[in-house]
Parts: sequence; C-alpha cells; structure tokens
Amino acid sequence: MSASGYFVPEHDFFARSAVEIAPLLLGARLTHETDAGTVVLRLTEVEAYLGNGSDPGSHAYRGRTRRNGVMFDEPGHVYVYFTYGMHVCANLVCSPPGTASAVLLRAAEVMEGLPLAQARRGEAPPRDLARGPARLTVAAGIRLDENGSDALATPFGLELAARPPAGLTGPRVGVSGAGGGEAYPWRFWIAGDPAVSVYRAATTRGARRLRTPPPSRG
DNA sequence: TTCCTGATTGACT
DNA sequence: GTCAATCAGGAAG
Repeated sequence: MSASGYFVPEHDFFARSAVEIAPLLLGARLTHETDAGTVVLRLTEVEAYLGNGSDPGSHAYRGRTRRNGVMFDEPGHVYVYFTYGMHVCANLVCSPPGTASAVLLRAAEVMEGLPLAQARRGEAPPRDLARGPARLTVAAGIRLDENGSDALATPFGLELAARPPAGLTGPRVGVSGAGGGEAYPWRFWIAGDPAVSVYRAATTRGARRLRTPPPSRG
C-alpha cells in the first residue's frame, strides 16, 4: 500500500463474488491509455451482476455466447460490450473462471486527462463527463476491441482506495424483468457524490409502441 | 429468417 | 416526461 492511500490489487482479488467486490471499487482510480493520451477516472458508481444462472439481469444468465465469453474467463479482465446499437459499456470480470460474474462501471469522475476527455465528450465539468456507463467509456476512450484486456496491465490500470468511501446500495438501473427492482439491490454508489448517474427505471419498447394507435377509419 | 428487446443517451415537448 | 437512434443476441416460426 502506498502513502497515497491507493493500492494495486492482484488478480486473485477479483476471484470472488461481484457483490463483494463492487463496493470495494468505489473511489478506485481507473487508468486508460491511448495514443491520444491518458485519462484517469475515480469510480463513483458500479453495479454487480452474478453468474451461474443466478441473476436474470446478467448477460451471462443464459450461458456463454460470443458476446459474453469474456465474463466466463479470467477475473480481473475487462468485459466490454455493445448495446442499443450505439453504446459501449465496460465491466470488470469477477469470480473464478467459469462463474461469469462482473461489475459494471456505471459512473466516474475525471481526475486526470480532462482536456482529452472533453475532446471526446464535449465541454462539460469533470463530474459530468463520465456520469453514465456509456459516457464513461467514451470519456476514457475504451473501445469495443479492448474486450478481454487485462484491467491491471497497459493500456489499463487500476488502483483501489485503501479506505473506500461510504457507499449506498439500491436497485440496478435499467434492468427490466426479474433481474430488476428491490430483489437485486446490487447498485453501489458513493453517498452524496455529484458524479453519480441519475436513476431511471427500465422502459420497454412495447409500452411505447402501444402509445401510437393505428390510424382510425372512423 | 424474422421479430423483439436491451446493463443508454440526448434531443425535444 | 416522452421518444428515436441503431445493431447484436435470443426466441419463435
């Protein structure tokens, strides 16, 4: 442990439940390096997703696919996925190989590399640049083709807070169906931190579609 | 093969 | 508050 109050974990650190690890990631420093420069984020909000078919909200619930394969591999690696046709989100893989649990990085504050993050995301205060899982990957410059990378090796880097800040828990954001709601209170965020995303309940396209009635012939 | 949904965001009313 | 954008995965036929 360094005098700065941060320490670099071993891969073994991640070989346990995502629910156990998620709160320990609050306040951690995540580094990502590209040709354009380096951005350092301070994690303010995460969500845990479990494997072994125990979590209906998890991508791994129905077993291994081409997309979620990294979740089933080595803990301490990065699972990056593409969603909604345009967004990229990043997770840290947890638990022993074959378990497929992970922690979604939902929000962070930009600590270093502010000009670079602003070049990617537009002018905004550091607290807003990475507030949201897809915003976070854009601000840090994390790309889909980095899926499966080691979170503890270049171009990534991770330093955990020796004393993680006080966190709160609640239902996961945007998770519909059985995996959502109070039954799975696996969202963790830093109490009172402005760089935490806004809670939105899950929405379904079907509900929207019903709002557009077919043309009447009356 | 077709159709629907989704661990989201930003623009618009 | 409401809704479109846009594509991969998964269920159903």
